[in-house]
Order: sequence, then structure tokens, then C-alpha cells
Amino acid sequence: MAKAERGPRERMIFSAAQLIRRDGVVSTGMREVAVDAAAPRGSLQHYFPGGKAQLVDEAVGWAGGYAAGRVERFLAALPEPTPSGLFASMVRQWTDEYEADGFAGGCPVAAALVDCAEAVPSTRKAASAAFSTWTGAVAEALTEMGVPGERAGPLATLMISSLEGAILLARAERDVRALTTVARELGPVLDAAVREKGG
Amino acid sequence: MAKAERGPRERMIFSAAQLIRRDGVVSTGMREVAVDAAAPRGSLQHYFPGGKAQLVDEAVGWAGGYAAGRVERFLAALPEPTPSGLFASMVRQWTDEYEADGFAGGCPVAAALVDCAEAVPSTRKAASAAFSTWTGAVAEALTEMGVPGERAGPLATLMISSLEGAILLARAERDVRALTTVARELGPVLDAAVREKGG
DNA sequence: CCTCGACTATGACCGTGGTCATAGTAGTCT
DNA sequence: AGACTACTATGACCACGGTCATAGTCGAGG
Repeated sequence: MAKAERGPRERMIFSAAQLIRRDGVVSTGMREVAVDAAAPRGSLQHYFPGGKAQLVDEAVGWAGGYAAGRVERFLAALPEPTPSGLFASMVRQWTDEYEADGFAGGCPVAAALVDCAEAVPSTRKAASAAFSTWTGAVAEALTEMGVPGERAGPLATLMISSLEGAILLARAERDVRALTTVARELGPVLDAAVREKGG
Repeated sequence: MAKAERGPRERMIFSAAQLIRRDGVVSTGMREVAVDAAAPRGSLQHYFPGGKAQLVDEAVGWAGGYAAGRVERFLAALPEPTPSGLFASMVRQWTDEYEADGFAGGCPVAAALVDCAEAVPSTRKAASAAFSTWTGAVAEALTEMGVPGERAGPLATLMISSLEGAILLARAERDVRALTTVARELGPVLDAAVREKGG
């Protein structure tokens, strides 16, 4: 991951997301975040007066924006954009990471949900917003590829649901099998939704 | 949920699963489990000398068996078994719960993974085994319905991945939309895998 | 009755971690 | 220089929670 050379505030949000991804929200300490971000501990209460909840919420929001940004970049990188190609790119981001760095991390939004959905209302809303941002980006990409408007939303939901679930399975099994499986199974289904253009 | 009138040990495992489902592993205290199970605190160290890890592992294992058992019961309850019907039943279990009791809980296996996958190796293995048990039951059901053997496994993985992901989305959004969407989108795909029998 | 095992009951210990309080530094504007 | 703001630095407080130690109950068997 590119180490953004931004200010300490952004570095802490980024570090929080990374640590949450690996250990979950509750097991991730504020002090730990500061150390990981090479930021002074005192900055935590300065930049995040709302405490841990605020930091977590911002980390979740960052993750949502990051995922949406990736979708756009995947789209731009595809020589011939197809829904299956986009989904394959999204999945490959995970298989690449798992094969290169091991199965240490999951999705930070999922982690925040599991740990905070019931206990911290603002975090649940942040997670909802993150998914919404992400799903919106995917749906928009599908529409640009020729998927009818009323089909783009449901298919985006299906893609992200499958991906999130496959991430869980892959992490449990320490094997990318589930990820490659959903990509292979869903690819043709997604492409079938593109309205025929050329014949 | 039927309150099993078993011994305190099983009640504690059941309670642990329920609490983990709602709050995650780390936020669920041992004392809390004992109270919820109406079991004496002293029984914790008696029945689970391996400590919290053992309790969590057994809760995850119980959840896997429970899910697999549900699959068989869904299958038996379907007048005319089809893959889409089975998947609809699996999804409906969640929509029913969410509509009746609110969006408080997620999948305990997912929760255990998020919180412990990296920190507690035995729990990661327990989660893997739980998914395996569950996936196996689904694959077997698909095979009985006429899905070719080499297709059953991948489709079972797809079903469980989508379901797990949709649970996350539904909980975030506090709306069963994602669950009903994946059921609707995947139904025809699953049924298409049944080899034609009658024409 | 005594004992032994299974189970229950509690209090103590100790690390962890979020938060708060209080200061200290550094740069800038007047 | 003085003052004001932004940021850094730390120590203390306090609650929580897993674990351990110790002891109590209670039924069965001899």
C-alpha cells in the first residue's frame, strides 16, 4: 500500500484502518494506532476529540472512499470494460494481497460492523455509508458498461456481498479458493446483464 | 430460538454464540456469558479449562453444526426441492429474524473470524471447520437435487459467500434489502445448474 | 461417618486501554 | 516582547475482564 505522506491525522486514520482490518476494532488500541502511524499520542485527542468512536468512524469512511476509488481505477485500467472484468479486478486485489502478504487482514468495514454495529450507532451508520459509497461506484461502473439502470444496483449488491463473504471464507481457510470461485461463478452472470449492443 | 434445556455447559456455549453474534468476541465477557446462561461463574473454568479461547471455539463449532442442520431441515421442508428454494430458505431465516427481532446479530463465525483470525489460531481453524461443515451440507443438498458433483461445491461456496456478505450489508443498512436481492439474483443461476431431468 | 469427586462460589490479582488533566513547545501575528 | 493558537507530551485515573486461588456444597459409595 502506498504510504501516503500526508499529515499525522491522515496517517492515524490509515493506520487505524489497517489495524482494525487485522485485529478488529476492540483489540486495536489507540496508543497502538499512534505508534503505527508514527504520530504523537497527544495528537489523538487533539485530532479526534470524539475519542475512539470518531477515529473508527473516520477509518471506516476512508475505507469506503478507498474502495470506491479503486473501482474507478479498475474500470480505467480495463482494456475492454466488462462487468466480469471489473469483478475479477476487485477479487484479484484480495487474492494478490493474500498471496503476497498472507491472510492477516479482512475488510475494515466488516470488522467495524461486527464489533460496533450494536454498541456504537455512529459506526454502524459509517459502515452503511461506506457500503453505499462503494456500491454506488460499482453500480455506476456497471451502468457505463451497458447494464440497464434497474439491474445495476442489485448486481452491485450481489458483487459486494459475494466479495465480502468470500473474503471471510478465504481468511478462515487461508486459501483464496472462495475468492476465485465467486469470481468464476459470477462472471458470466454479470456479463449476461449487459444489453446487447453489436449483435 | 428454542432454549435447549440441556446442561449448563451447553447453555454456556449457546449463550456465548448469541452474545458473540451481537457484540463480537472481545466485547463479550466470560462473566456475561455465565449470567446469560444462568450458569454459575465457577463453572466456566470447570467446563472450559482452556479459557475463553476454548469457549469461543466451541461456540463457533456449535454454530457450524447448527447451520448445517438447518440446511437439512430446509431441504426436508421444501415441497419441491430446488437450489433456489434452498437458498431462499437460508436467506429467509435471516430476514425473518431481522424483521422480528431487529438487526442486533450477525453470524457468529464471521464475528469470531474478524476478532480472532489473526490472534487465536485455534479459533481461525474452528471457523474454517464451521464453514466447511456448512458448505458441505449445502453441497450435498445441491447434489441430491441434481446438481452435477463438480458444480455443487463451487455453488455452495457462492451461496454462503453471498449470504454472509448480504448479512453484513443488511446489518449495516438495517434493511433486509441486500438479503432479498442476493436471493432473487442468485436463484435462477442456481436452478440453471440442475441437470435437466424431465425435458 | 468419612471421603472423594464433581461442581459451585467468590475474592484477588494484574494487565490493558480509553479518557482526562496538565503542561510543555513552536510558530505567528501585532 | 507578548499573546494566542496549534500541536505535542505524559502521567494518572478508572473501569473492565480473564485468570487464578481458595474454599464451599452436595451426592454417592464404602
